[in-house]
Amino acid sequence: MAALPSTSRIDRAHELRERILACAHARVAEGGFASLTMQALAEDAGVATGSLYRHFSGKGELAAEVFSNACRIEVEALAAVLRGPGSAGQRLAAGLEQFAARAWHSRRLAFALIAEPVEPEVDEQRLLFREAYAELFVDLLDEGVRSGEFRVEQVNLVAACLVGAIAEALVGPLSPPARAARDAGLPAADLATVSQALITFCLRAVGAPES
Amino acid sequence: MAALPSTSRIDRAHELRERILACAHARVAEGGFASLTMQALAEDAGVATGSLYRHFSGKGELAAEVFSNACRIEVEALAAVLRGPGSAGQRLAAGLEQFAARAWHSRRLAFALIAEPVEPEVDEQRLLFREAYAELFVDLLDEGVRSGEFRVEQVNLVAACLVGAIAEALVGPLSPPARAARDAGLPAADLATVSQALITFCLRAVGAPES
DNA sequence: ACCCAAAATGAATCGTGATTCACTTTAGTC
DNA sequence: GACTAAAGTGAATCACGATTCATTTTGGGT
Repeated sequence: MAALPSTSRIDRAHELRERILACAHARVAEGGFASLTMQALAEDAGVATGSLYRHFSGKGELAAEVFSNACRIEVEALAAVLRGPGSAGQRLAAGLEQFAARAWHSRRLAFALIAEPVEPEVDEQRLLFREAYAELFVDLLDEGVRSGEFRVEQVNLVAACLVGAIAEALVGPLSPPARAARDAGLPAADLATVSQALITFCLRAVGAPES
Repeated sequence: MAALPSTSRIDRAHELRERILACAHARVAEGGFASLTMQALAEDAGVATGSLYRHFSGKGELAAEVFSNACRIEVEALAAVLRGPGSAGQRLAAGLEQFAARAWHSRRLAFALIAEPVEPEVDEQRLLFREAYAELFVDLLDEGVRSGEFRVEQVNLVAACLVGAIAEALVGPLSPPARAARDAGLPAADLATVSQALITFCLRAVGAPES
Protein backbone atom coordinates (compact mmCIF):
# COMPACT_ATOMS: atom_id res chain seq x y z
CA MET A 1 0.00 0.00 0.00
CA ALA A 2 1.16 3.46 -0.78
CA ALA A 3 1.61 4.79 2.70
CA LEU A 4 1.78 8.51 2.21
CA PRO A 5 0.91 9.60 -1.28
CA SER A 6 -0.06 12.89 0.33
CA THR A 7 3.43 14.32 0.14
CA SER A 8 4.65 13.90 -3.37
CA ARG A 9 7.96 15.35 -4.43
CA ILE A 10 6.32 18.50 -5.61
CA ASP A 11 4.26 18.89 -2.47
CA ARG A 12 7.28 18.68 -0.28
CA ALA A 13 9.23 21.09 -2.40
CA HIS A 14 6.40 23.56 -1.96
CA GLU A 15 6.25 22.86 1.73
CA LEU A 16 9.94 23.54 2.18
CA ARG A 17 9.66 26.72 0.18
CA GLU A 18 6.95 27.90 2.52
CA ARG A 19 9.00 26.96 5.53
CA ILE A 20 11.94 28.96 4.22
CA LEU A 21 9.66 31.94 3.68
CA ALA A 22 8.28 31.58 7.17
CA CYS A 23 11.77 31.50 8.66
CA ALA A 24 12.74 34.52 6.62
CA HIS A 25 9.67 36.39 7.78
CA ALA A 26 10.42 35.58 11.39
CA ARG A 27 13.97 36.76 10.95
CA VAL A 28 12.90 40.06 9.40
CA ALA A 29 10.27 40.62 12.07
CA GLU A 30 12.97 40.03 14.65
CA GLY A 31 15.97 41.85 13.30
CA GLY A 32 14.96 43.54 10.07
CA PHE A 33 16.15 42.84 6.57
CA ALA A 34 19.71 43.52 7.68
CA SER A 35 19.68 40.25 9.59
CA LEU A 36 18.39 38.28 6.64
CA THR A 37 21.56 36.65 5.35
CA MET A 38 21.45 33.51 3.29
CA GLN A 39 23.77 31.79 5.75
CA ALA A 40 21.65 32.55 8.77
CA LEU A 41 18.44 31.78 6.99
CA ALA A 42 19.75 28.41 5.85
CA GLU A 43 20.64 27.60 9.42
CA ASP A 44 17.21 28.65 10.68
CA ALA A 45 15.49 26.51 8.11
CA GLY A 46 17.84 23.60 8.72
CA VAL A 47 19.11 23.39 5.18
CA ALA A 48 22.33 24.20 3.36
CA THR A 49 22.85 27.61 1.77
CA GLY A 50 22.87 26.00 -1.64
CA SER A 51 19.42 24.56 -1.10
CA LEU A 52 17.96 28.02 -0.84
CA TYR A 53 18.88 28.55 -4.44
CA ARG A 54 16.84 25.55 -5.47
CA HIS A 55 13.73 27.39 -4.35
CA PHE A 56 14.64 30.99 -5.08
CA SER A 57 16.66 32.43 -7.89
CA GLY A 58 18.58 34.60 -5.47
CA LYS A 59 18.38 36.67 -2.36
CA GLY A 60 16.54 39.47 -4.09
CA GLU A 61 13.64 37.28 -5.09
CA LEU A 62 13.43 35.74 -1.67
CA ALA A 63 13.48 39.05 0.15
CA ALA A 64 11.01 40.59 -2.25
CA GLU A 65 8.61 37.75 -1.64
CA VAL A 66 8.91 38.05 2.13
CA PHE A 67 8.30 41.74 1.82
CA SER A 68 5.31 41.59 -0.43
CA ASN A 69 3.63 38.84 1.55
CA ALA A 70 3.93 40.88 4.71
CA CYS A 71 2.76 44.03 2.99
CA ARG A 72 -0.19 42.49 1.26
CA ILE A 73 -1.64 41.61 4.61
CA GLU A 74 -1.29 45.18 5.84
CA VAL A 75 -2.72 46.77 2.73
CA GLU A 76 -5.69 44.43 2.77
CA ALA A 77 -6.32 45.11 6.43
CA LEU A 78 -6.29 48.83 5.78
CA ALA A 79 -8.41 48.52 2.67
CA ALA A 80 -11.04 46.57 4.58
CA VAL A 81 -11.49 49.44 6.99
CA LEU A 82 -11.17 52.32 4.54
CA ARG A 83 -13.71 50.72 2.21
CA GLY A 84 -15.99 49.68 5.02
CA PRO A 85 -19.11 51.40 6.26
CA GLY A 86 -19.34 54.88 7.72
CA SER A 87 -18.55 58.39 6.60
CA ALA A 88 -15.22 59.12 4.96
CA GLY A 89 -14.02 60.82 8.10
CA GLN A 90 -15.00 57.92 10.31
CA ARG A 91 -13.29 55.49 8.01
CA LEU A 92 -10.12 57.54 7.90
CA ALA A 93 -10.03 57.66 11.67
CA ALA A 94 -10.71 53.94 11.97
CA GLY A 95 -8.07 53.12 9.37
CA LEU A 96 -5.46 55.22 11.08
CA GLU A 97 -6.26 53.70 14.41
CA GLN A 98 -5.94 50.18 13.12
CA PHE A 99 -2.79 50.98 11.20
CA ALA A 100 -1.22 52.55 14.24
CA ALA A 101 -2.16 49.62 16.42
CA ARG A 102 -0.70 47.07 14.04
CA ALA A 103 2.50 49.01 13.53
CA TRP A 104 2.88 49.55 17.25
CA HIS A 105 2.37 45.90 17.96
CA SER A 106 5.32 44.85 15.83
CA ARG A 107 7.48 47.87 15.42
CA ARG A 108 10.53 46.10 14.11
CA LEU A 109 8.55 44.63 11.26
CA ALA A 110 6.78 47.91 10.59
CA PHE A 111 10.12 49.64 10.39
CA ALA A 112 11.49 46.98 8.07
CA LEU A 113 8.50 47.35 5.77
CA ILE A 114 8.30 51.12 5.79
CA ALA A 115 11.73 52.53 6.19
CA GLU A 116 14.62 50.10 6.50
CA PRO A 117 17.28 50.27 3.82
CA VAL A 118 17.00 47.21 1.60
CA GLU A 119 18.25 45.82 -1.66
CA PRO A 120 16.89 47.36 -4.85
CA GLU A 121 14.64 44.43 -5.63
CA VAL A 122 12.85 44.90 -2.35
CA ASP A 123 12.76 48.64 -2.72
CA GLU A 124 10.83 48.15 -5.90
CA GLN A 125 8.24 46.21 -3.98
CA ARG A 126 8.17 48.92 -1.39
CA LEU A 127 7.35 51.43 -4.06
CA LEU A 128 4.46 49.29 -5.22
CA PHE A 129 3.09 48.97 -1.76
CA ARG A 130 3.51 52.56 -0.79
CA GLU A 131 1.56 53.26 -3.91
CA ALA A 132 -1.03 50.76 -2.87
CA TYR A 133 -1.37 52.59 0.43
CA ALA A 134 -1.52 55.95 -1.28
CA GLU A 135 -4.09 54.55 -3.68
CA LEU A 136 -6.33 53.63 -0.80
CA PHE A 137 -6.04 57.11 0.61
CA VAL A 138 -6.63 58.67 -2.77
CA ASP A 139 -9.87 56.77 -3.17
CA LEU A 140 -11.01 57.74 0.28
CA LEU A 141 -10.09 61.37 -0.25
CA ASP A 142 -11.98 61.44 -3.53
CA GLU A 143 -15.04 60.12 -1.81
CA GLY A 144 -14.71 62.55 1.04
CA VAL A 145 -14.34 65.44 -1.34
CA ARG A 146 -17.37 64.38 -3.34
CA SER A 147 -19.46 64.07 -0.22
CA GLY A 148 -18.29 67.46 0.96
CA GLU A 149 -16.61 66.07 4.07
CA PHE A 150 -13.06 66.85 3.00
CA ARG A 151 -11.61 69.87 1.29
CA VAL A 152 -8.58 68.78 -0.71
CA GLU A 153 -7.24 70.08 -3.99
CA GLN A 154 -4.23 67.95 -4.75
CA VAL A 155 -5.46 64.53 -3.78
CA ASN A 156 -2.30 62.69 -4.77
CA LEU A 157 -0.07 65.01 -2.89
CA VAL A 158 -2.19 64.98 0.23
CA ALA A 159 -2.22 61.19 0.14
CA ALA A 160 1.58 61.25 0.04
CA CYS A 161 1.63 63.64 2.99
CA LEU A 162 -0.62 61.35 4.98
CA VAL A 163 1.59 58.35 4.33
CA GLY A 164 4.65 60.36 5.27
CA ALA A 165 3.15 61.73 8.45
CA ILE A 166 1.96 58.32 9.56
CA ALA A 167 5.26 56.67 8.80
CA GLU A 168 7.29 59.25 10.64
CA ALA A 169 4.98 59.34 13.64
CA LEU A 170 4.97 55.59 14.06
CA VAL A 171 8.33 54.27 12.95
CA GLY A 172 10.50 57.18 11.93
CA PRO A 173 13.44 58.37 13.97
CA LEU A 174 11.22 61.00 15.54
CA SER A 175 8.55 58.57 16.63
CA PRO A 176 7.87 58.24 20.35
CA PRO A 177 9.23 54.71 20.58
CA ALA A 178 12.43 55.71 18.80
CA ARG A 179 12.79 58.75 21.04
CA ALA A 180 12.21 56.72 24.14
CA ALA A 181 14.78 54.21 23.00
CA ARG A 182 17.34 56.96 22.80
CA ASP A 183 16.53 59.31 25.65
CA ALA A 184 16.18 56.18 27.75
CA GLY A 185 13.63 56.67 30.44
CA LEU A 186 11.61 59.66 29.38
CA PRO A 187 7.84 59.84 29.24
CA ALA A 188 7.18 58.07 25.95
CA ALA A 189 3.67 58.50 24.69
CA ASP A 190 1.58 55.35 24.61
CA LEU A 191 -0.28 53.92 21.66
CA ALA A 192 -3.62 55.51 22.51
CA THR A 193 -2.10 58.97 22.76
CA VAL A 194 -0.14 58.69 19.55
CA SER A 195 -3.07 57.17 17.76
CA GLN A 196 -5.42 59.94 18.83
CA ALA A 197 -2.99 62.73 17.98
CA LEU A 198 -2.38 61.20 14.57
CA ILE A 199 -6.09 60.99 13.85
CA THR A 200 -6.65 64.60 14.81
CA PHE A 201 -3.69 65.67 12.72
CA CYS A 202 -4.85 63.83 9.63
CA LEU A 203 -8.52 64.77 9.87
CA ARG A 204 -7.66 68.43 10.19
CA ALA A 205 -5.14 68.19 7.40
CA VAL A 206 -7.77 66.99 4.95
CA GLY A 207 -10.12 69.74 5.97
CA ALA A 208 -12.64 67.56 7.76
CA PRO A 209 -15.05 69.50 9.98
CA GLU A 210 -14.00 69.47 13.63
CA SER A 211 -15.73 66.79 15.64
CA MET B 1 62.96 85.72 -1.02
CA ALA B 2 60.18 83.53 0.23
CA ALA B 3 57.99 83.48 -2.83
CA LEU B 4 54.74 82.12 -1.55
CA PRO B 5 54.65 81.99 2.22
CA SER B 6 50.88 82.09 1.87
CA THR B 7 50.57 78.36 1.56
CA SER B 8 52.48 76.73 4.36
CA ARG B 9 52.37 72.99 4.80
CA ILE B 10 49.49 73.25 7.18
CA ASP B 11 47.59 75.64 4.98
CA ARG B 12 47.81 73.33 2.05
CA ALA B 13 46.77 70.34 4.09
CA HIS B 14 43.69 72.25 5.11
CA GLU B 15 43.09 73.36 1.57
CA LEU B 16 43.25 69.81 0.28
CA ARG B 17 40.91 68.63 2.99
CA GLU B 18 38.40 71.22 1.87
CA ARG B 19 38.79 70.23 -1.71
CA ILE B 20 38.15 66.61 -0.86
CA LEU B 21 35.03 67.61 1.02
CA ALA B 22 33.88 69.72 -1.90
CA CYS B 23 34.39 66.83 -4.31
CA ALA B 24 32.53 64.53 -1.95
CA HIS B 25 29.67 66.99 -1.67
CA ALA B 26 29.44 67.30 -5.43
CA ARG B 27 29.43 63.55 -5.78
CA VAL B 28 26.64 63.13 -3.24
CA ALA B 29 24.60 65.92 -4.80
CA GLU B 30 24.98 64.19 -8.12
CA GLY B 31 24.54 60.52 -7.31
CA GLY B 32 23.76 60.24 -3.62
CA PHE B 33 25.84 58.65 -0.90
CA ALA B 34 25.75 55.38 -2.78
CA SER B 35 28.13 56.86 -5.33
CA LEU B 36 30.54 58.09 -2.70
CA THR B 37 33.25 55.45 -2.84
CA MET B 38 36.76 56.16 -1.69
CA GLN B 39 38.12 55.09 -5.03
CA ALA B 40 35.89 57.39 -7.04
CA LEU B 41 36.37 60.26 -4.63
CA ALA B 42 40.14 59.93 -4.77
CA GLU B 43 39.97 60.09 -8.52
CA ASP B 44 37.73 63.16 -8.45
CA ALA B 45 40.07 64.93 -6.10
CA GLY B 46 43.11 63.84 -8.05
CA VAL B 47 44.78 62.01 -5.18
CA ALA B 48 45.42 58.40 -4.25
CA THR B 49 42.98 56.49 -2.10
CA GLY B 50 45.50 56.27 0.67
CA SER B 51 45.77 60.03 0.81
CA LEU B 52 42.17 60.34 1.84
CA TYR B 53 43.05 58.60 5.06
CA ARG B 54 45.57 61.27 5.87
CA HIS B 55 42.75 63.77 6.20
CA PHE B 56 39.93 61.57 7.48
CA SER B 57 40.03 58.64 9.83
CA GLY B 58 37.78 56.66 7.53
CA LYS B 59 34.87 56.79 5.21
CA GLY B 60 32.40 57.20 8.04
CA GLU B 61 33.95 60.39 9.30
CA LEU B 62 34.22 61.79 5.82
CA ALA B 63 30.62 61.02 4.91
CA ALA B 64 29.35 62.30 8.23
CA GLU B 65 31.14 65.57 7.68
CA VAL B 66 29.75 65.98 4.19
CA PHE B 67 26.33 65.25 5.55
CA SER B 68 26.39 67.57 8.48
CA ASN B 69 27.86 70.45 6.50
CA ALA B 70 25.07 70.16 3.98
CA CYS B 71 22.44 69.83 6.66
CA ARG B 72 23.62 72.66 8.81
CA ILE B 73 23.00 75.03 5.95
CA GLU B 74 19.46 73.79 5.55
CA VAL B 75 18.61 73.89 9.22
CA GLU B 76 19.96 77.38 9.55
CA ALA B 77 18.03 78.55 6.54
CA LEU B 78 14.85 77.15 7.97
CA ALA B 79 15.55 78.52 11.43
CA ALA B 80 16.04 81.98 10.02
CA VAL B 81 12.57 81.98 8.57
CA LEU B 82 10.77 80.20 11.39
CA ARG B 83 12.29 82.53 13.95
CA GLY B 84 11.79 85.59 11.82
CA PRO B 85 9.01 88.15 12.00
CA GLY B 86 5.33 87.50 11.51
CA SER B 87 2.64 85.36 13.07
CA ALA B 88 3.35 81.71 13.75
CA GLY B 89 1.14 80.74 10.84
CA GLN B 90 2.88 83.08 8.46
CA ARG B 91 6.25 81.85 9.54
CA LEU B 92 5.23 78.23 9.14
CA ALA B 93 4.00 78.94 5.64
CA ALA B 94 7.13 80.86 4.74
CA GLY B 95 9.35 78.15 6.17
CA LEU B 96 7.59 75.43 4.26
CA GLU B 97 7.76 77.39 1.08
CA GLN B 98 11.46 77.99 1.39
CA PHE B 99 12.16 74.42 2.39
CA ALA B 100 10.18 73.11 -0.55
CA ALA B 101 11.93 75.44 -2.96
CA ARG B 102 15.37 74.43 -1.76
CA ALA B 103 14.60 70.73 -1.83
CA TRP B 104 13.04 71.01 -5.27
CA HIS B 105 16.02 72.84 -6.60
CA SER B 106 18.37 69.97 -5.80
CA ARG B 107 16.28 66.92 -5.33
CA ARG B 108 19.04 64.38 -5.46
CA LEU B 109 20.80 66.06 -2.58
CA ALA B 110 17.57 66.48 -0.65
CA PHE B 111 16.88 62.81 -1.05
CA ALA B 112 20.37 61.92 0.06
CA LEU B 113 20.02 64.06 3.16
CA ILE B 114 16.52 63.02 4.10
CA ALA B 115 15.96 59.48 3.05
CA GLU B 116 18.81 57.67 1.35
CA PRO B 117 20.18 54.60 3.05
CA VAL B 118 23.61 55.40 4.45
CA GLU B 119 26.24 54.02 6.77
CA PRO B 120 25.50 54.08 10.49
CA GLU B 121 27.84 56.96 11.20
CA VAL B 122 25.90 59.15 8.80
CA ASP B 123 22.58 57.90 10.05
CA GLU B 124 23.53 59.16 13.45
CA GLN B 125 24.05 62.59 12.00
CA ARG B 126 20.73 62.32 10.25
CA LEU B 127 19.06 61.64 13.52
CA LEU B 128 20.61 64.75 14.99
CA PHE B 129 19.47 66.88 12.12
CA ARG B 130 16.00 65.47 11.93
CA GLU B 131 15.79 66.33 15.55
CA ALA B 132 17.08 69.78 14.82
CA TYR B 133 14.31 70.20 12.29
CA ALA B 134 11.72 68.83 14.66
CA GLU B 135 13.06 71.13 17.36
CA LEU B 136 12.46 74.13 15.17
CA PHE B 137 8.92 73.03 14.56
CA VAL B 138 8.37 72.30 18.22
CA ASP B 139 9.38 75.82 19.13
CA LEU B 140 7.14 77.30 16.50
CA LEU B 141 4.22 75.12 17.52
CA ASP B 142 4.66 76.11 21.15
CA GLU B 143 4.55 79.73 20.19
CA GLY B 144 1.54 79.25 17.98
CA VAL B 145 -0.29 77.43 20.72
CA ARG B 146 0.50 80.15 23.26
CA SER B 147 -0.71 82.84 20.91
CA GLY B 148 -3.87 80.88 20.21
CA GLU B 149 -3.12 80.48 16.53
CA PHE B 150 -2.58 76.74 16.62
CA ARG B 151 -4.43 74.01 18.44
CA VAL B 152 -2.06 71.17 19.14
CA GLU B 153 -1.91 68.78 22.06
CA GLN B 154 1.07 66.58 21.39
CA VAL B 155 3.59 69.06 20.13
CA ASN B 156 6.40 66.56 19.68
CA LEU B 157 4.29 64.15 17.77
CA VAL B 158 2.82 66.79 15.51
CA ALA B 159 6.30 68.07 14.78
CA ALA B 160 7.27 64.55 13.73
CA CYS B 161 4.20 64.34 11.51
CA LEU B 162 5.12 67.61 9.84
CA VAL B 163 8.63 66.45 9.11
CA GLY B 164 7.29 63.18 7.76
CA ALA B 165 4.68 64.80 5.57
CA ILE B 166 7.14 67.27 4.14
CA ALA B 167 9.75 64.63 3.47
CA GLU B 168 7.36 62.31 1.73
CA ALA B 169 5.76 65.05 -0.33
CA LEU B 170 9.06 66.40 -1.55
CA VAL B 171 11.46 63.51 -1.84
CA GLY B 172 9.63 60.33 -0.91
CA PRO B 173 8.73 57.66 -3.44
CA LEU B 174 5.27 59.14 -3.66
CA SER B 175 6.44 62.65 -4.37
CA PRO B 176 5.39 64.21 -7.65
CA PRO B 177 8.90 64.17 -9.10
CA ALA B 178 9.33 60.52 -8.22
CA ARG B 179 5.97 59.70 -9.76
CA ALA B 180 6.74 61.60 -12.90
CA ALA B 181 10.03 59.78 -13.21
CA ARG B 182 8.23 56.49 -13.24
CA ASP B 183 5.01 57.15 -15.09
CA ALA B 184 7.24 58.94 -17.59
CA GLY B 185 5.37 61.75 -19.16
CA LEU B 186 2.41 62.33 -16.94
CA PRO B 187 1.30 65.66 -15.58
CA ALA B 188 3.72 66.12 -12.70
CA ALA B 189 2.81 68.90 -10.36
CA ASP B 190 5.17 71.85 -10.37
CA LEU B 191 6.88 73.41 -7.39
CA ALA B 192 4.32 76.14 -6.83
CA THR B 193 1.48 73.64 -6.74
CA VAL B 194 3.23 71.24 -4.42
CA SER B 195 4.39 74.05 -2.21
CA GLN B 196 0.91 75.52 -1.90
CA ALA B 197 -0.74 72.18 -1.21
CA LEU B 198 1.87 71.38 1.42
CA ILE B 199 1.31 74.71 3.15
CA THR B 200 -2.44 74.22 3.22
CA PHE B 201 -2.00 70.69 4.50
CA CYS B 202 0.30 71.69 7.33
CA LEU B 203 -1.57 74.79 8.41
CA ARG B 204 -4.79 72.86 8.66
CA ALA B 205 -3.08 70.00 10.44
CA VAL B 206 -1.91 72.27 13.23
CA GLY B 207 -5.35 73.74 13.61
CA ALA B 208 -4.57 77.17 12.24
CA PRO B 209 -7.63 79.19 11.31
CA GLU B 210 -8.43 79.06 7.60
CA SER B 211 -7.02 81.94 5.64
C1' DA C 1 73.45 70.96 -2.75
C1' DC C 2 71.95 67.90 0.81
C1' DC C 3 68.96 66.03 4.33
C1' DC C 4 64.91 64.42 6.44
C1' DA C 5 60.33 64.37 8.01
C1' DA C 6 55.91 64.84 6.25
C1' DA C 7 52.90 63.76 2.51
C1' DA C 8 51.47 60.96 -1.22
C1' DT C 9 51.06 56.72 -3.55
C1' DG C 10 48.38 52.58 -5.10
C1' DA C 11 48.78 47.68 -5.18
C1' DA C 12 47.80 44.26 -1.90
C1' DT C 13 44.79 42.80 1.77
C1' DC C 14 40.74 42.30 4.42
C1' DG C 15 35.84 41.68 5.55
C1' DT C 16 31.37 40.59 4.43
C1' DG C 17 28.06 38.05 2.42
C1' DA C 18 26.01 36.21 -1.99
C1' DT C 19 26.50 32.61 -5.26
C1' DT C 20 28.26 28.42 -7.48
C1' DC C 21 29.04 23.57 -8.46
C1' DA C 22 31.09 18.92 -8.10
C1' DC C 23 29.63 15.60 -5.29
C1' DT C 24 26.32 12.88 -2.09
C1' DT C 25 21.85 11.46 -0.60
C1' DT C 26 17.09 10.49 -1.26
C1' DA C 27 12.93 8.47 -2.98
C1' DG C 28 9.88 7.28 -6.60
C1' DT C 29 9.77 3.60 -10.51
C1' DC C 30 10.36 -0.69 -12.70
C1' DG D 1 16.76 -4.76 -5.23
C1' DA D 2 18.70 -1.88 -8.69
C1' DC D 3 18.28 2.52 -11.30
C1' DT D 4 18.09 7.35 -11.97
C1' DA D 5 16.55 11.88 -11.76
C1' DA D 6 15.70 15.26 -8.48
C1' DA D 7 17.04 17.38 -4.17
C1' DG D 8 20.43 18.59 -0.96
C1' DT D 9 25.10 19.82 0.53
C1' DG D 10 28.67 23.15 1.97
C1' DA D 11 33.31 24.41 0.98
C1' DA D 12 35.22 27.20 -2.47
C1' DT D 13 34.72 31.27 -5.14
C1' DC D 14 33.36 35.73 -6.40
C1' DA D 15 32.19 40.67 -5.96
C1' DC D 16 32.71 44.87 -3.95
C1' DG D 17 34.58 48.41 -1.64
C1' DA D 18 37.16 49.98 2.59
C1' DT D 19 41.57 50.02 4.61
C1' DT D 20 46.55 49.33 5.12
C1' DC D 21 51.47 50.02 4.60
C1' DA D 22 56.03 49.55 2.33
C1' DT D 23 57.86 52.55 -0.80
C1' DT D 24 58.50 56.94 -3.33
C1' DT D 25 58.15 61.88 -3.81
C1' DT D 26 58.18 66.49 -2.14
C1' DG D 27 59.68 70.73 -0.16
C1' DG D 28 61.26 73.51 3.63
C1' DG D 29 65.49 74.06 6.50
C1' DT D 30 70.47 74.15 6.85
